[in-house]
Amino acid sequence: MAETKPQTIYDIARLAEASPSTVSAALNGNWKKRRIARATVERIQRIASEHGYSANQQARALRTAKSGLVGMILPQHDNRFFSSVGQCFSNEARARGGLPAIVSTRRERDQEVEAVRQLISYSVDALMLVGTTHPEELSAICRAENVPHVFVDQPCQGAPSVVTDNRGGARALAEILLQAAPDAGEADTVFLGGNADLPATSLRILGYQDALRSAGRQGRVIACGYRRAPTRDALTREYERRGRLPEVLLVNSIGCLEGVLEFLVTLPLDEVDQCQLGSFDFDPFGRLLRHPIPMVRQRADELIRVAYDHLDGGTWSRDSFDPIIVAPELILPDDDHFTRVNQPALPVG
Amino acid sequence: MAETKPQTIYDIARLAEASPSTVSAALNGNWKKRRIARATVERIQRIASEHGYSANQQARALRTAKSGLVGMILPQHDNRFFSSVGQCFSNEARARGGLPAIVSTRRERDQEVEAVRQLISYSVDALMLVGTTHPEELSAICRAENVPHVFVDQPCQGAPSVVTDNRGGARALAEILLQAAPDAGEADTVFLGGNADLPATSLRILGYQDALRSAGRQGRVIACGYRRAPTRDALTREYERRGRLPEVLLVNSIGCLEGVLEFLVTLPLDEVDQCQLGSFDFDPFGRLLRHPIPMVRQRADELIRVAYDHLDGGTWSRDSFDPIIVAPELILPDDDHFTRVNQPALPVG
DNA sequence: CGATTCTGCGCAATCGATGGTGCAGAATTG
DNA sequence: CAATTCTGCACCATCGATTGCGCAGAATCG
Repeated sequence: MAETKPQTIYDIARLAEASPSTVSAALNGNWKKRRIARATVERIQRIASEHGYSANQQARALRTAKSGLVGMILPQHDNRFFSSVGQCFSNEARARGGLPAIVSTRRERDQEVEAVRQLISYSVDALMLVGTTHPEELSAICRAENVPHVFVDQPCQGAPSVVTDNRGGARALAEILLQAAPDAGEADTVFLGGNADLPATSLRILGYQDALRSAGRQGRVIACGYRRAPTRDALTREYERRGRLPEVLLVNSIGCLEGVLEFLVTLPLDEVDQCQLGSFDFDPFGRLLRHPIPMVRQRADELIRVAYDHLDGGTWSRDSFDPIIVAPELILPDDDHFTRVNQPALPVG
Repeated sequence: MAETKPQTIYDIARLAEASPSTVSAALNGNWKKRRIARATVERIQRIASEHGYSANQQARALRTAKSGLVGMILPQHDNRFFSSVGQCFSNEARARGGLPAIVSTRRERDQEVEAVRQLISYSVDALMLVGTTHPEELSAICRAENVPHVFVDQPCQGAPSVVTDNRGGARALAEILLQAAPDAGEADTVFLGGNADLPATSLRILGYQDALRSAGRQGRVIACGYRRAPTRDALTREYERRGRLPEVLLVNSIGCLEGVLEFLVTLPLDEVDQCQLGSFDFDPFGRLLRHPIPMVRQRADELIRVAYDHLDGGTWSRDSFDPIIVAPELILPDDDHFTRVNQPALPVG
């Protein structure tokens, strides 16, 4: 027990009076092919477990070119959606005996490239690339090194991708809001937040427009980025210019929602009450507002599950690389599983 | 460019007309000791970078017993505090050229033990253990394998730990709330949430009591666990029993705060207005409530920075293992910037 | 000019696990 | 009983990078 230091296959071999190759075969399951006697196998396994032996993964990886490491590139950990993605990835990776290595790269190209290179230098068995800004470049690196990979949340030309149904989700959310404000005109119907150059936002805008069109109505788009403060300021300017809030306000992304609420709390309650608010992205606090708001929640679990199946199903080397689409959840205030008493009073507003 | 497949030190050696050992020396900086001519070094480096060579980390790790991997055990990714810890860890690890491997273990003993073993089998250079439930057991494993490690957010006997000043933070928060409700009696002064058996909660309770004592007042504690629904129910029962809300309510942890708000939104506004609410743990939505509430934010960045310094400063093998205490921030509703709690570090235990 | 000291670099062993190959001895067959 | 087939296992090369050691040839010294 004191000399637990040198725990190699050779130590076990000596203790079990067998050769290293026999020990190796006994411990990794292919002793059948190598015709090792069952008694020998059991003796070796017993000794190995008594001594808490576990194989040096570096050596194994060097020999077999399979490391057991699975890499993920993520914009950031500290974000509700991405942290949830990280959680699901960690679960899946470990369920399959792998070791997750998650690297956050802040949506910066250089960091993304460096992280991919670093992960590859560790011989990762596969790579999952979430919300990256330069998918094609990263995919080229992976392809050159022959590393299986899949993109999540952001599609990539010529590589497998799994993304949320941004368009469908936005459309469903917009329909809810439009129904609640049947008389809102174009000027009073607003999609707020996000970056229209990125696929996610542009698809959500399309979904919003789908809903408008099928209701025979019109609306506006203010794509002011993903950050809190600029969104707050954009809404403030809008309010000051028109003297009132929009009647329909579809907020794109959780950071933007915070910005919107920051402004709304400065207004009289009855003005806020006139505004049909919805959010594409989920935060539990959304249910705690004066009027709980409808939210679209991306299904991190499904995204990762599908992406992973894709990797070890080998589907990743198909002919066509059309993105796989995962439907998000629409979370409505009234299918809340907690029954609310009386008319809601409000922490917010 | 097409044949980027076999990128080993031998390939580079052939291209540079040198031997593998020379290439190795040239690329990892110790060519000075090995008396390699500067011209040779430059030729090798040029060729290596032209071909995008980077060393196989498994092979290097096998030889040197240093992997560059740094492991972290975390209860979960999808939590504001822990995801922030993960983010800081990832930043620090990569700044030092390491590869972060973060494993979430759901506060379950078996998962914690297995994860530590798994990480060790990858020859991690160091291990950071955050919010674990069985620190002593994990520390014993690390010690047996001679792996440097440090605990964060949860102290461990006989191992280095870095923790938030829970007592000081809770005291500062309680003082704010008590001042705002100078006449609240014992029955109307409540600390709600958490698990009194765990060090974090019990220290926060002590801090709350410190504040009470120095104000010559009394209060109660309801430690109903860390989860949302039980907290909501506990507050509901309290309200029904006494016919009103407490005048001072210090909520312990972010999940509990959600539970509290879930109940508060069912009450008339004026009742809610009577209650001085504060939260130990930060959520940006806390600033967006009808009355923005004071919150204590643990400084994930500091915790990790100190823990990391500890690891590579070698401080981790000192004589005494008193936890290192990091002061949290007190975030007040009326501040735009954050106030630092400046309490003397109190002994943990 | 022979002896010593540098310079510059290559040889080969090593880290630990794996798997192709082959060799004894036992069991079976003709 | 000799020939063949099976069993059970050990030997050894290998993965790629590192490093102790040592060997040529050039430079310097006496």
